[in-house]
Amino acid sequence: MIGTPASSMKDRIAHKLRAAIVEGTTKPGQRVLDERELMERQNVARGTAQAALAVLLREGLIVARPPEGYFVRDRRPLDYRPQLESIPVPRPVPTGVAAGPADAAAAVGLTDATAAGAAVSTGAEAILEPFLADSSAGRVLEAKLDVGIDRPPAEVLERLDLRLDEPAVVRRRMCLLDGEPVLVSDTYLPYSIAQGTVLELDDLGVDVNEVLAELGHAQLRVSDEFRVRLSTPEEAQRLALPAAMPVACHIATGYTAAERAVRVVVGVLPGDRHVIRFERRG
Amino acid sequence: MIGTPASSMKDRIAHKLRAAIVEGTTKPGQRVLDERELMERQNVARGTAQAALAVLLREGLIVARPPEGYFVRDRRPLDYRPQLESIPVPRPVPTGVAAGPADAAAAVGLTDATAAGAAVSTGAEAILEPFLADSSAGRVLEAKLDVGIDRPPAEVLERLDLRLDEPAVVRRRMCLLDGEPVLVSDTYLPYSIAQGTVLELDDLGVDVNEVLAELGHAQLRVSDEFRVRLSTPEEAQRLALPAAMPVACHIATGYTAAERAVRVVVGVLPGDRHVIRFERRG
DNA sequence: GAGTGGTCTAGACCACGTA
DNA sequence: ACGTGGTCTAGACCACTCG
Repeated sequence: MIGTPASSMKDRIAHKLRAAIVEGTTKPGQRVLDERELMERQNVARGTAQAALAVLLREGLIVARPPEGYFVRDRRPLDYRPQLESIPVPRPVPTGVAAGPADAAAAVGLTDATAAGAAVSTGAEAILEPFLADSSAGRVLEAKLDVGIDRPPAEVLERLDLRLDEPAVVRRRMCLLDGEPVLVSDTYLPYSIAQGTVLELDDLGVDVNEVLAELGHAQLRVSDEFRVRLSTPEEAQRLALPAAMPVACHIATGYTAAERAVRVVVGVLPGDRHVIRFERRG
Repeated sequence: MIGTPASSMKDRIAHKLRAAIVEGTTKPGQRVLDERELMERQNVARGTAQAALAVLLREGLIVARPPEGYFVRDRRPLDYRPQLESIPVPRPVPTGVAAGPADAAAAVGLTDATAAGAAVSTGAEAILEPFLADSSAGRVLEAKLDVGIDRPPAEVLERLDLRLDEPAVVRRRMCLLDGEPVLVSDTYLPYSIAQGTVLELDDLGVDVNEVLAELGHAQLRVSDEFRVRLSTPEEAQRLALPAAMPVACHIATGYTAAERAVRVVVGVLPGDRHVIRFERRG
């Protein structure tokens, strides 16, 4: 009509909708105009209205919930702090009575307010590693664990320095916040180390690093890598993402004093649900 | 035709194209089938073919270069290692003759092979902070700097604990690899500190942390935050991204011994061009 | 059955860079 | 001039879920 004054129609519609969301005019949980309504109100074809909504979908601002419509998403982020993971140094195993709840909460970095407000099911131990700290109270964190023996993916094989056919014990963990998946993280341990130990137990309470240290494989050094990319379809499904969304892929590799890699953790974090934090000193 | 055996037509086409790229059948720089060719070969409408290509565009696997076609992208990642930044501790300023090239290369974490192979223009100092280390040789790194006084965005204001109307000295830096932007990072310094100092100089050689230390604002602690999201249209343009792509937004805040925030760096990293690395010890 | 998002089609016009 | 991607239209059918 008027040419293209600023950008495409799709983008202008997306912009309007986005503005209403980020400014709080339409609040989390509220329904936004659906494709056919937008089509009429903005005088565009349905495909155009849908393209605009698809932008917000990918940005994680809305979810599609047919046949009810599109709804504004609650996207308060969680803190993800790998440094809070405890890496027992190779000294005699501490015999203190309880490395229990108090220590655990501290290590996870729960603030007082949060520790008080957030209900943590399946045990706080569930989220000990890789250390989710809830940054707003009143939300429910759950964790699930599935342990098995498997052939690790190539990226894990090379980091653990395993042969192609060599298996590993895999501890697959999934964290849910208010019922929605917010993190999957798979811990790979060489079969030669983990075989026959408590590491094979399907128990969220097992502190992998502690056990590794007891087995004589204490980790001195951990290397953290983060890659940022779009979620694969498989990940999108596992994480119940509304679309292919940006994720951070975290690969942590733990090395012993002899520089042997004894543990690889592969975590996938939906981008809009996390803030990754590190602290350093000069 | 056959219903929907696995997924949508668009996704199946995208899958084929993706496979050919990740397996190396079609190599970086090569042209892939264009929309009209795909349309014929796969017996779909042009919109469907385009949707499939749009998937790969968003994944960063291809670029559109009209009127020539779509081309496979070179996406070897760079290392991004915030920890390699030197944070001078508050001790007497070292008077050593040269904190020069050798040290610089070490701090940036260039491997020997890389240091030898990569041509670094505009001076190695240009990439001292926030520490890009080239992970493959033979590529050209450049950096540009633009210094000015501005009102920082809200996220920076709150971290620096500034009033709404309080200005800051902004050092806007942009790094290019082989001519393509790979990083923008803006350093904000309170005007009350930086005003009238060399920090206002439009000089890539200025070591901000060193100068801050000399001015009595040595940083003891730095907090790193990473957020993962889609690029905004402005960022996409500034970074010459082919589409709205996943980016990591890095906010580093430096604190003095008195816990005063004296420096905030906001970096935007295109996701597919970087691996973010941290090292920690037990 | 009605209404939603999800997908696809067939056709059209535009902007833009190369030739 | 031509061919490219970019965008938009108008219409269609589907799967799903709710009442």
